[in-house]
Amino acid sequence: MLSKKFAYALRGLTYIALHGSIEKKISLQELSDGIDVPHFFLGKIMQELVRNEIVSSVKGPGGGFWIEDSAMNRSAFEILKMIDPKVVASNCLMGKKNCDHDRPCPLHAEYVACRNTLFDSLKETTLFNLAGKVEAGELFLDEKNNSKICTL
Amino acid sequence: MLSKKFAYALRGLTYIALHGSIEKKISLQELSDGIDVPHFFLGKIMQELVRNEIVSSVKGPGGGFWIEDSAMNRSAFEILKMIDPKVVASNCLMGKKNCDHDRPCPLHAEYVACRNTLFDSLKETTLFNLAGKVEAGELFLDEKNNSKICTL
DNA sequence: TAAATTAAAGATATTTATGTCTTTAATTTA
DNA sequence: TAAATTAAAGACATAAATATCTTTAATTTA
Repeated sequence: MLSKKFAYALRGLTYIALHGSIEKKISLQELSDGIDVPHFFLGKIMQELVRNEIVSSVKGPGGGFWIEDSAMNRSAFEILKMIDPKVVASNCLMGKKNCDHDRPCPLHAEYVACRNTLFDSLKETTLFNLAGKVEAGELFLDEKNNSKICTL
Repeated sequence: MLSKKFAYALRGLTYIALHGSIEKKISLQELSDGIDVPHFFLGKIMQELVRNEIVSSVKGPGGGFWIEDSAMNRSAFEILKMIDPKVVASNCLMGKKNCDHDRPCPLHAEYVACRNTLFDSLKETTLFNLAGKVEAGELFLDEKNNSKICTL
């Protein structure tokens, strides 16, 4: 796991992408229950995603969160940079100050290769993809029941 | 970076592997100066490595740390498991409780592939390798000077 | 043996990440 | 318009990681 913030953000976004829409907004209550994440902490994360226009929200009765179609193609990598910029920045396993191709630490090549592979995957994975994979039924977000139907 | 502890451990071990021996023990003072890491924090990390028999030490004047030949083939992965077991254990990017091949999260395959690649590299990299790479002169540990000769 | 040196151990402090609670603002509904 | 509902914002609390300091134990040297 890179951080809880990022993990919760991905779970929350997937839930909203899957179950929400402009007609069916997802309240923070439903969301934190649905993905089993601390209510208020998730609230803070959602605020950040709203500020960054990944998620839309309205207050008041019937209010909640949803994702506009235009935001459904934002990538998991964009979310990571937004939520956890330090993780993306810290590019040396050995904590060397300026670790790069020209003056690499002894593990530079291996670590860069690994990170690039992951980051490329995250760049290719959109919110639409995340929801689609869960909907396809082979993938799951939690363990609330044992059925093949994902409770998310 | 996985954690500062692991980063500092790798730097310290590489320094000792490169500059130390039973005849030339490395004091904590020399070590923390040499790799530019907080003295006492590094001390704690070294204690853990000594307890786990990666590093040998003696107290008193002329005392310090060194690595026995038999320990020079311990891998970076062993160090990671020892220093930071949680990092090795936390195997889901989305924080799903039981994320595995049978009930994967939507990013399971990608994340596992990335981690395995890195872990395999770390398993193949011994303390001997780390020192050797630095000694070969293409790789570096710090930026204390600009020469091609690694100050480590 | 006494003094000096060095790592080990333990206590404490600070910072960052994570988690919680309260108040405010926006919106809807009666 | 008043009451209810919900997210936003801000303050606060706790836990984990990182960092520091002090005391103790081992070893060497004079």
